[in-house]
Amino acid sequence: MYENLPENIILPDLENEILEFWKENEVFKESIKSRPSDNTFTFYEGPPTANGTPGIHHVISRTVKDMICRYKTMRGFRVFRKAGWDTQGLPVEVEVEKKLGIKSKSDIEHYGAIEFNNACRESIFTYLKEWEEMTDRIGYWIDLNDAYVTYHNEYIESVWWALKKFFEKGFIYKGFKILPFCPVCESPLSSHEVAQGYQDLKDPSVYVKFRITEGEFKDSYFLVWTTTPWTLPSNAALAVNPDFDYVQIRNENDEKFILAKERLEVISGEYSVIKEIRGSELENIPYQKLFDFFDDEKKAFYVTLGDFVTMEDGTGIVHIAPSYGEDDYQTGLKYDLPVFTAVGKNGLFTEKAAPYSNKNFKDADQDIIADLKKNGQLYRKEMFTHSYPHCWRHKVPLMYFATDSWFIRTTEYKDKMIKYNNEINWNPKAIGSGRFGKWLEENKDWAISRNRFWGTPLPIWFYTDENGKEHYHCIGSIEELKDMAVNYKEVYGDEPEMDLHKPYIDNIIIETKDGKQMKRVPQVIDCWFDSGSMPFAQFHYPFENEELFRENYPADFIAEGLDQTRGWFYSLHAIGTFLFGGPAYKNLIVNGLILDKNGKKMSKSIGNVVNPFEMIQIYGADVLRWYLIYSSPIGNSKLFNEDDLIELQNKFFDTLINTVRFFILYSNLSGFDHRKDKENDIEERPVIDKWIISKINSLKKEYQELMDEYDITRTTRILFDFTNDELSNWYIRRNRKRLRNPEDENDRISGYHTLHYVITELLKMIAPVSPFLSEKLYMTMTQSEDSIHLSYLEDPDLSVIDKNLEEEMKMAQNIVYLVRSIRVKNNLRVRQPLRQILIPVLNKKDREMIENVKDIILEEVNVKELNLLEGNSNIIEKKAKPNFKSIGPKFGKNVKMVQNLILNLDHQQISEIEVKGYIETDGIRIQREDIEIYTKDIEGWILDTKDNLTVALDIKLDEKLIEEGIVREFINRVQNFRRNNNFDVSDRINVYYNTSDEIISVLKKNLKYIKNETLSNKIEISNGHDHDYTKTDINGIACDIFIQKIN
RNA sequence: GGGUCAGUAGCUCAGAUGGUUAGAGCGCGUGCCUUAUAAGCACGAGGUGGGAGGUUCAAUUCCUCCCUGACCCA
Repeated sequence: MYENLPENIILPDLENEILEFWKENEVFKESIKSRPSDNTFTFYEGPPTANGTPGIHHVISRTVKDMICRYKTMRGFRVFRKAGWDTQGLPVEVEVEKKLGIKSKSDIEHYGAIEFNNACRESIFTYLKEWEEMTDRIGYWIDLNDAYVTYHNEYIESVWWALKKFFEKGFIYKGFKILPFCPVCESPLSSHEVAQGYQDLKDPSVYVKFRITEGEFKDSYFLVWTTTPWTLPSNAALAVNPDFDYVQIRNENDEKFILAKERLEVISGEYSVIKEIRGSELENIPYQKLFDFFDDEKKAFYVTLGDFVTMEDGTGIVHIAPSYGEDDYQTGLKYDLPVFTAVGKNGLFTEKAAPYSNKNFKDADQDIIADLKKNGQLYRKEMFTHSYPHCWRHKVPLMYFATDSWFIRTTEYKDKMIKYNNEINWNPKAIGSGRFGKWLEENKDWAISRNRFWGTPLPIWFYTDENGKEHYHCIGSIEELKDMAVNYKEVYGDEPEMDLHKPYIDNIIIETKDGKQMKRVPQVIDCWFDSGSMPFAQFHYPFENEELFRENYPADFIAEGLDQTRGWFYSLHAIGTFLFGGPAYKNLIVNGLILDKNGKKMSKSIGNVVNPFEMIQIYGADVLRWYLIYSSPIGNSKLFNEDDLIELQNKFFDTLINTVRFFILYSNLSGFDHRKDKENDIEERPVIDKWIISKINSLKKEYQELMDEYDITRTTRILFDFTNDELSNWYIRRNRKRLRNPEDENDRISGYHTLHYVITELLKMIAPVSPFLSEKLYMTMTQSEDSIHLSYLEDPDLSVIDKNLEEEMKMAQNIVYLVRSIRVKNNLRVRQPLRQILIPVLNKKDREMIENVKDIILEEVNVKELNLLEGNSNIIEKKAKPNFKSIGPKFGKNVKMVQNLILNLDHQQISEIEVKGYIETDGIRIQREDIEIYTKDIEGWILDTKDNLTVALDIKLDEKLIEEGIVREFINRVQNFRRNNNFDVSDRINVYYNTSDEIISVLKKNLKYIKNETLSNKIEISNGHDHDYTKTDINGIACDIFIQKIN
């Protein structure tokens, strides 16, 4: 006996039971152990930070990861699934700052670096429980007990090893560069961090007047455009493009301006041009400084030349503040300009710029503009919105700031990164070549240092020699640190567990062989370097686990969201390319963002955030997982719509459950047991069985091909379609009667074994995506407690795939649809049997195909006979359509004319083509392949056509057909009664009825058949009022029925 | 300003290596089928395939430009 499924399956409850089962039986562990250790599939987990709650976007990438890993396991691979946690860096510090109410870096120093780092360490796993719960609940199998943690000493040591490799090769250097700088972090950000944080910003756009103090243009004004008024107090020079023309003009107010000729459009009102000047001629012209904040330590406040000045917007004259822009900085170096710094690293104006001191740089814009206006130095002010980089954590606008920073010379091996990237199988493809590929081509050195606290300390020590030159040493292991430190014991004592973080590590002094004492540089490193080091650092390689690492490098597969393109995908690639000379991962799936159903980004402030726990509680993880993969291509943005979850549940999951339920119901009724009933040869089974067996193997083939290409959305779609269209709506519906009432033993065994085989194979393919329900159904089907996830997904059996048969069935289905369509249009209900179907066949192949599936068609549409009509029959009228693929290239411009010829071919001419293979008309030779032949009409028949298939239906009724129709109507009424009164399928009944004499006589003639179909003992006419009759009608004639269950 | 992707029915998505009748689901209307199904089937309403040019016998598909949106970058 197969265990009955519960009446009402509540998926979330079922899932919790399965979770229990997995836990008790350690199925996850077994799924690894049971696979050979020499057949590994390597997966890397991109580490999340558990100091925030998990969201729906985490569910999608975890589903993708789990799905592939489960699939590979079922294909026989051993898939290690080591979890990981990203525990350092700004994300952590920011959360702690919020909690402690800390607003700036100096607050942290005040609070105490030790205490602050301790707070960070404590906060890392604030939401660990939620993360573990989500991970567990959605069925994401990953070893959380053996997770790598980026702040652990072993991990840090491996990272140090990697850094030293870069250092030894000369690929780490200290530079002074203009970098995007977060005033709250007080730290520069790397390019991929900047990439995270673009936001729209409304900024002023001001035109400022700089008065010329000497020479020919004395008292004219340079008209200068800037979008960063806050840099004006730090102005040191102006710049023009030497190769463009500038003009001196006079406006309505008799003011004289100089600006680029091409930019005259910015002048409002009337003006006249006084003189044209080449940009290069303006060099060195001095002007009156706007503010008087800085002493003239060096020569400043004159015009410089620069190619970077464009004519696209502004006035063709830009102001130069060497502290706050790359071009400005370079100009400063070239002209030896003073570096004025009115705004400090904390984003606040210094005391030098007294009126604005302690104001935030952005906030001061308006004050500065007001002052300029007051002093008559403002020409015009506008506001405009542009996307501007913000700190990805603090959401504040970044400053570009000249900063001391450490870099990895990634540009040095950019070509290799590009080369190895081409070996990676990106899904979707376009990201690899486009977004990521283009990014690699424009690679910039990786700004790796952070002026922060909670991170892997940059293991570089230095001393300054007598000439003021700095010398560096990079530490690559704890052992080396112990060896070289002069004060290791003072700092760390004898305890084995030292804290490698700041500020302890800062106290370590190392000594070189020639006796120089060195101090550590103050910085920590970009946490993206941490996560990008996970392939080796998770194993503490190279200090341990050499073999484990070798076996698991590179990754066969990784998956994360689109936002990781320049984050983790890059850091893995940059580090892997350098250290190991090859790509760090071979295949990856990138999932798109999840937006709300209106295409808006989910955000707490709008309140459109979907809570994954809520969705799981209502619909279950299986439905959610399936939805996330199925509903749109994985790389696209996903518009999350709860209604679609309901639809999926109804259409796919309920269908699947009921398919199994059906199998159980009838197997148990007929005493079938797949283990006891001997399986017969597929050859001996009916056509429809062979067909579904062929179909499921074709499906397996396609499924495996798609999965091996990581095309996961399409795999879920073909599974969905098969389950609904082929299995449920065709195979099972077609076989309902047969399975209830098999012809003979062979028929019975064929049917049940076929269905059992198809369902279990289907479940195995569903299992990676929706692991819970498939588990439950699989156990039911196998009458065992063997987990589906430990089973093997074998190769398809190609020998049972019969494409001809599949095509035949397709043909049968098309014929059935056409017949149904004709019935509806002519108001002929399906219960009324009809005499015959007539199908014109124009070739031998169609004839054979239809013959093979004739019985299926007839039964499905309730027609007695199916006859084929030869193409040369004289009651057929044939027509032809042009085949453009053939005539297009052949006739070119004349194609329209040929089209008309073909459309006008008559029956005779078409027959001639069929016989001779061609026909000549109007001097044009039309060949067989130039036309498609179809039947336009059959004399005296009703017909319908779809594509090239024509079906005619004989709708004339004779007495016998009418009688049969009446019988079937009557049976239908009885069955309706049974169902409405919740009788059991196998309950025997007595039927009492009253109706017209005509119908009574018809029913009496067919009593045996009716009894058999309805499981009736007695069928009696009763004209009294002895029962509570149900009033119905048959073909418009009243028919009262009462049915009694026999106990 | 540049790059990538997308724009097909009210909504979510297919498909077409260029071939003349562009499909499905949801939703809507009508009818039907069924003791496995909250399912299914048929019919109907619903589309200038974002817009404008170009190449071609033929463009929704290829090319150019533009518009809109998302993401990425300067």
